[in-house]
Amino acid sequence: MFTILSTDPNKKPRLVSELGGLSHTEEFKYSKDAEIFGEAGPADYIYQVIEGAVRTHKLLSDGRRHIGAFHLPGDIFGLDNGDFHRFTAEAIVDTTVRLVKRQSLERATKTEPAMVRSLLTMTTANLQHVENHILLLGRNTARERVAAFLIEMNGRLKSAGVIALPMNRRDIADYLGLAFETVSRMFRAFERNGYLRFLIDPRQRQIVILNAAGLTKLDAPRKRKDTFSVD
Amino acid sequence: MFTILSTDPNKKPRLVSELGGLSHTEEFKYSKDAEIFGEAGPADYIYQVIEGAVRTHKLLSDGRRHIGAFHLPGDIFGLDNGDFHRFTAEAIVDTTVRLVKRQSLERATKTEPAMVRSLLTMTTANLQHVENHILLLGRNTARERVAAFLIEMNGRLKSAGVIALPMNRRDIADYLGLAFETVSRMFRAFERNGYLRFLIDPRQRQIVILNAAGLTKLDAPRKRKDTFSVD
DNA sequence: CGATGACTTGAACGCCATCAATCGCTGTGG
DNA sequence: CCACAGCGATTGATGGCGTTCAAGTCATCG
Repeated sequence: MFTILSTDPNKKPRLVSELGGLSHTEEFKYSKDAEIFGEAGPADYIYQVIEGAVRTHKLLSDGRRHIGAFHLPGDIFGLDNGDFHRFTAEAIVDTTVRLVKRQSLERATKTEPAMVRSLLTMTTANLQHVENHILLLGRNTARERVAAFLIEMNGRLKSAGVIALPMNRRDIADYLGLAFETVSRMFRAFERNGYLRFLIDPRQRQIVILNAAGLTKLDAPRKRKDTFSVD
Repeated sequence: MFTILSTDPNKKPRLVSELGGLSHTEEFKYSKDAEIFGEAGPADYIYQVIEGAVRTHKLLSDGRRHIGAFHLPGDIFGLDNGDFHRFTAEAIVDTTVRLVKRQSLERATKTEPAMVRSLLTMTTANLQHVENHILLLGRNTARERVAAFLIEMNGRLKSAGVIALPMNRRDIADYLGLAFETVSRMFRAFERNGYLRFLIDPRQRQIVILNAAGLTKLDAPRKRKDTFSVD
């Protein structure tokens, strides 16, 4: 289904296992909202989230922001196959990352040609995520986008039946190309229509999906108004 | 600038030169609107446009269509790094392509490790095109999108100062995530405002850009209404 | 020469952005 | 300990932009 935005995590090479055997790996901690690397900065390292969450974004000339991806524990980011990063990366919450010098990767490709293939596999996975995302941004309504987001997150960070979102409404909005008020409205509409409920949480970031099948159907394009009402 | 959608053609490996030395290359002709390969079909070949133009698209479940890219002479397409194509490819006009068996590429990577790197380079180029396109679809107005499209095409297929578009308004609309009527309206608005003019052509596909700098500025996000009027 | 396809243009509606107000919680300082 | 500022989220009101529906033109083709 085109709306499943997350890439199968089992297909992602783990930094240690598949790229592993590398000497120069270190861990580092970033506090909430700290910048990990900047757009157009030198791409000296690639990263893997150990704990926490990371957003990668681009700023447009008028101040609008596009978030390209959210990176959760296990995810690899900062792989640009060039000398410069194409996104800025920031910690959404206090976050621990593992990092590997790109130079040592480059060196490793000399002795281990399979390494290049791993890079190709990861880049292809990125490409597929972006290709799926483009369908969302190009053609879908606000409701479809938010439904797709919830389905993605339900797959990626559901734990004990609960989605604990690390990011705020604005981050979600900038990921989906919407106003943050619209994201808020859609969340509440889903709640009123019985698709989800919020746990006790002042910031409304703990979500239980009650009707995943219904959300998946909403995500798919609609012809009629269905039985869904925003009011 | 993020709005330049085209990848620098000089950075693309040419199928013959960089991937070359391969025995199993053939040429093939497709007539207008013929399918070259189908989404989810086996990815047995990769392709290079010799003459003509190709569009790659995905169909959504309700019949809406997303065009991911237009491929012009010299461009390589159908490179999916997997066993199946992720797009459908069709000839926009009568088109000649060169094709290479993927199997022979795979074989070549064994004797020539640099080949994998070429594939990685091409995949990264695709990724960058999609990343740029996503900014357009996620955040920009119809005017910005059409301006960006014209700038892209001005860079890719201007010849003797004239852009001869191979695709119709609907193709452009499905590439930009707009209704085809909106594309038509924007084209005419640009004409009325002196940004371009049409050559004598019943289908209005021969365009001369009169004010590329102005279009580039329009493409960039706007705060005010500027001096541009749709009426 | 009627039919078809590509494009343009008009009119009306509806979705979502924008602006604005409010609420609840957190944390900080007096 | 309490007052208050500040942030995140919600909710309402309004308007604009782009879609949708519709009609009409022109060229091409069977």
